[in-house]
Amino acid sequence: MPRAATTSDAFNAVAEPRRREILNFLALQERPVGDIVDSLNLEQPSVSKHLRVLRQTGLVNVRRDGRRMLYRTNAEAIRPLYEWTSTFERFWRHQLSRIKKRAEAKEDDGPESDPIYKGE
Amino acid sequence: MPRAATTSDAFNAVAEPRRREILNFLALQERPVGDIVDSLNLEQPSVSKHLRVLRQTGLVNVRRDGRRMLYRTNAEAIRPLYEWTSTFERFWRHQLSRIKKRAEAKEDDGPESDPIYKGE
DNA sequence: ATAATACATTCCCATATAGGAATACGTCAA
DNA sequence: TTGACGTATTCCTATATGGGAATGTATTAT
Repeated sequence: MPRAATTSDAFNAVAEPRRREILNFLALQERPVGDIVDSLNLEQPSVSKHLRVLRQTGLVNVRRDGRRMLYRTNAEAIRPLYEWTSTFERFWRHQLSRIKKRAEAKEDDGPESDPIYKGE
Repeated sequence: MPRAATTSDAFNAVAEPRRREILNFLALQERPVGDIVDSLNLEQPSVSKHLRVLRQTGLVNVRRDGRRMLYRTNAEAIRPLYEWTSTFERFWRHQLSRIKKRAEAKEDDGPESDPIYKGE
């Protein structure tokens, strides 16, 4: 089974950085596609394709205005993400003190070099 | 360009539902791989592969205990996700009142049927 | 040593991109 | 009507899966 479709849910949809930028941009007020193209320096077809994914996952709303399409972020659809991540809030508060001790001693960079096995 | 690697960042890593379940399971206390296999009803190789992605993105920490590997969620790595979603919190609070009016009237289901063009 | 246990990795494959280029569609202006 | 404008879609392609099956590796037990 391949990776789930980007349209399967908000989690998959926002995994793409450009789509997050678009959502940021459209949060304050509705905007036509052309504004997104100009502001984010993306090709128009690319923006339209991202918007399609965002539409299908309910992350944006659209409205026609003459020949323009006005998009706007639907914050409500981001809520599930917020709520899932919130459940971990208490953990990072707890871990901070413990982790810092080791971090200051080891001064490691990056998450993991992935050396589980010693063998080559 | 294909989709970004699941290991490119936390956003991509948690897009997979099973990985979120694993993170939930490992949040309270460290657990050996076998426990995850049993609890989530997944194949062992599958779990190991998901854990690899989670390790590479820093979402879990590992520690060897004899022949077992003890994994635990590193909540700190989930923080960027929490913070990004938090920036939308004020928007859904605002939108709630406005949206509800329409929702109660239209009683629409699903996000979008995607009928932008009328032509066939 | 040898076997058993607990994990990790590799191989194979169907599927879903994301970007680039080209093109189709819907609406308004002249 | 015809043309221009603003968007959306299609076609093409390289790439990254995620699951299943088989196998490799590290560690402890006998």
